[in-house]
Amino acid sequence: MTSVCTRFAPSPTGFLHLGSARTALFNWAYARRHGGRLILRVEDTDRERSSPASEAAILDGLDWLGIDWDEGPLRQSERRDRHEAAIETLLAKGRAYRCRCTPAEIEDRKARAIAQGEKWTYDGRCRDLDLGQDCGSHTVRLRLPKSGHLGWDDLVFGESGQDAVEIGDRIIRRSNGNPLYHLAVVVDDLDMGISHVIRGADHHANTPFQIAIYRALESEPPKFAHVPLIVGPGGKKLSKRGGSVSVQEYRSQGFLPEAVLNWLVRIGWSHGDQEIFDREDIVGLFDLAPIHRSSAQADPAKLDSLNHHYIKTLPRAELMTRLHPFIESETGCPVELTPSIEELVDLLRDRSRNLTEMARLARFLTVEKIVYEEKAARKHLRTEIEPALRDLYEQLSNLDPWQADTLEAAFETVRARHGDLPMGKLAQPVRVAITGTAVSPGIFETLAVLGKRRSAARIADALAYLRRTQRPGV
RNA sequence: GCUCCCAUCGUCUAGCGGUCUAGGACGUGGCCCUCUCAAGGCCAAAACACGGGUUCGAUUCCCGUUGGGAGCGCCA
Repeated sequence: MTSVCTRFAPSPTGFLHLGSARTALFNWAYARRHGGRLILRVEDTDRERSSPASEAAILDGLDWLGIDWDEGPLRQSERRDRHEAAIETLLAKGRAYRCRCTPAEIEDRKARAIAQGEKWTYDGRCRDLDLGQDCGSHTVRLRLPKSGHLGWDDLVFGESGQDAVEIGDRIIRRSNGNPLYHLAVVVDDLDMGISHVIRGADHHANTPFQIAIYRALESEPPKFAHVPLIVGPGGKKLSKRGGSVSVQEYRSQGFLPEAVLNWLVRIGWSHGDQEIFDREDIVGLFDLAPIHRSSAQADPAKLDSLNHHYIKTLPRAELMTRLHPFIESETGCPVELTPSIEELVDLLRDRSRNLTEMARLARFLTVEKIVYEEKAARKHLRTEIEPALRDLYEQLSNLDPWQADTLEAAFETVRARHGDLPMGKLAQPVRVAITGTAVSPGIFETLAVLGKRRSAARIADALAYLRRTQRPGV
């Protein structure tokens, strides 16, 4: 068994796309699983569309996901010499030839062939002309055998391939001297000793031509594994319309990399009934054979659920680190993480599907001044509750120690003294008084976390509010 | 249009000829718990695209049909 070497080869023409991220993940997982190497190669030969900023964004996305590589980033643009040398070799050996046909001419002949109901591949007009480099503006075409099959055993799709005649002599060097993508990838993969090419299924149909290049170069092709594309809702192409398409967007929305990774690995791949895969699970269990051959939809609801799972299980210190920026953004100023915030965060884990939501629920603790939600105040801060609330205020003012069980006892006392007031009738007004909303963790825990001084002050504020608004009960 | 690929609940999937009254997860609905919201527990609805074969027996194998996807560049 030769050693495994995979590569992830994105074009730096945007952010890290969800589909690319999964391809990167599969390459990473396969390499790690087999103790192999992962090479990061940036395919930046399209100068028009490529940008350093985009390359940085892709690296940043991989980094966030925890997908690390062993070599690179290598840039395809810096390997131009190697590509040119390969073409010269091919030319010298007669495995490629110069072609003077212009795009217009080709277009013309192609249209004519199709009009006659024929299939078009390059008709070989220049194939045997033996044109030299002084033949004027020309491209270089790969000379394909007249017969024979260009096949391979795909690790996902199984036996695949096409007859050479179906493909025809295709261009490997443009008239401006630039090597074409197919030539460049093959040369790069060869030079870098790639053993397994794991890439999107959109390349499945390109592979026969690349196999032809390997053969012309008298080299053994690597193993290929084409992984089906991720599609959006309705099976349509993934687009911004159907949700987020870049991993950075998920990060800024408060998703954890663990969740995104778990989500991606389960799209088109499975291991029995297992749903939760942490990094170690992936490295220990990943395999190419179970990958499906059909494209799959990415379900945002599943990501929510996974994210919730990881929010519930992440070690506290780790969670705090991830949450911190979200808290500061929600609060609107720098916030120092205190023990009470940490305590609250533990109470919030069951209640938050993402970090944005969690920070919002923690807001009442991190800000000095709360504002009542209109609807909550209207429903729960009514004049009728004033006597009980005042009584509670007095009870709490003298409460010591200030903790959940003593708070509960105080509530019970007040309840009993006001006509066996249902707990909800007392708890909800207090909840609005201290959080401004009708939703929070258990009221005793919430008060405990907020502390005696701030809780009392907020209840006093609510009493003042009650007197001000004079909102009668129903 | 041509070539190739794919097809199990709404979604992701398990299944590799009998164990399938087709399993799990997410989502959805209901009930329980309950100071709110969650979490948790229990229950429910929900799929083998269609038609032919092969076989004693097909979700599983073969062929069509339909539906989806990819490729058909001097893009990557």
